[in-house]
Amino acid sequence: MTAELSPTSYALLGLLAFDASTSESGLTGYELKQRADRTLRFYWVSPAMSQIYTELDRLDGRGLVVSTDVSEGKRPSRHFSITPEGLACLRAWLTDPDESLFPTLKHPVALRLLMGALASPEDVDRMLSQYLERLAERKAELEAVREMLADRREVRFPARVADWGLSYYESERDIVERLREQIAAEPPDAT
Amino acid sequence: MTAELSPTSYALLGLLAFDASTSESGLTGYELKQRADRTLRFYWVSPAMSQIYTELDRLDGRGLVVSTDVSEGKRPSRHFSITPEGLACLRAWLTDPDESLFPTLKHPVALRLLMGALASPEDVDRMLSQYLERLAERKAELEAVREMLADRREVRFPARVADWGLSYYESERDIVERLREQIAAEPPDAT
DNA sequence: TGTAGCATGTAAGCCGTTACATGATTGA
DNA sequence: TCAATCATGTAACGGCTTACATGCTACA
Repeated sequence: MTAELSPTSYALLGLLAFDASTSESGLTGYELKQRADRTLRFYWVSPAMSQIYTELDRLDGRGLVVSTDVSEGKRPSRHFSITPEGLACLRAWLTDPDESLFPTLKHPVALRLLMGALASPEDVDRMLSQYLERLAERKAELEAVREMLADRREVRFPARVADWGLSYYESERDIVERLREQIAAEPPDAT
Repeated sequence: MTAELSPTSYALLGLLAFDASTSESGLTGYELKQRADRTLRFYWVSPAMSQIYTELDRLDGRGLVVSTDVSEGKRPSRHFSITPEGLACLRAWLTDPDESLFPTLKHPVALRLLMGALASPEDVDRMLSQYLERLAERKAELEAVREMLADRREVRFPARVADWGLSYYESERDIVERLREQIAAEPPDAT
């Protein structure tokens, strides 16, 4: 039970836990990747396929998931389901106060803006406007996800987290728009 | 010049570029770590000492920085300065439109809230309030950094990025506070 | 006198990515 | 029939962390 898994492992375990509460079939590695791309990606990462399989093997080895081979008529595939031990392990992690770590932000735009004095005002402005475009794209993607979550009670937590993400994108947009105006208003560098 | 460095390398190069514009002495690996802890940490990462030395060796090998050994009377140390090639390389990276990538957010609190249905409402609330505390601490740290940046023109970009960070922390606080209220208002799970 | 801070590194190992490799099934 | 999608893996490698190892210097 004291498994010391990576957050990504727990994230996958969470997807399987959610699946278990709605169906009984289990998920393939491929399906897990798709779900991760839909939700996890916005708040964590979207692991590569190869990592998902590695992670699943690890979870399997610890008895936190079980895999059943399906090959009747169809092409062979492994369907994974969470075990009672896996669920217990996930719950323990969820409620462990020590695990509540601070978010890690890797913000290439902020990093580069930090050195804005080395670039021309035009380059800086282009960078920010490009970021705003991508931000809008990302937001549209998350909005589509949010709509799929409708108002079903089983998904009220995912829906809230999606709302969180949307608010974050809006705030980021407002901040960057203000920043652009400030930079445009400022007298150019005296070099 | 087409060096294919990691963003962390560029970040260190940026710190050295900034140092070069204000003094001439160069910085030790140790000093770079301190500066990274002060600023970079909020928007990128704070690399471990060992990584800083590794990164510096790499930059040195490519001629993007030069190191001078200082050992007169004092304990021996290596002082690093950015070279003209290093500065050109940094500028090229800064203005390269392809490099403008989207931020990566690893948000353990959002990740866990996604599975909030598996925990008790009390555990969820505790997690969020703990997050708010840490958020306030982090914000206070960044405020201290912001004050050090005063209104000097040489640091106007770092100051703006610090303001960005502060706005982000405020927005995050508002969102999480609203979230807590919503969860508290909601009827408990019917399990 | 001793401890905190300055200063530099090596080694092991994890997490995660990209590239590579394979092959079945569905549908246009 | 051919391309897209489903499906599963291995190998190599990069980035970053932790742990380990060393030793000087300022100052209380």
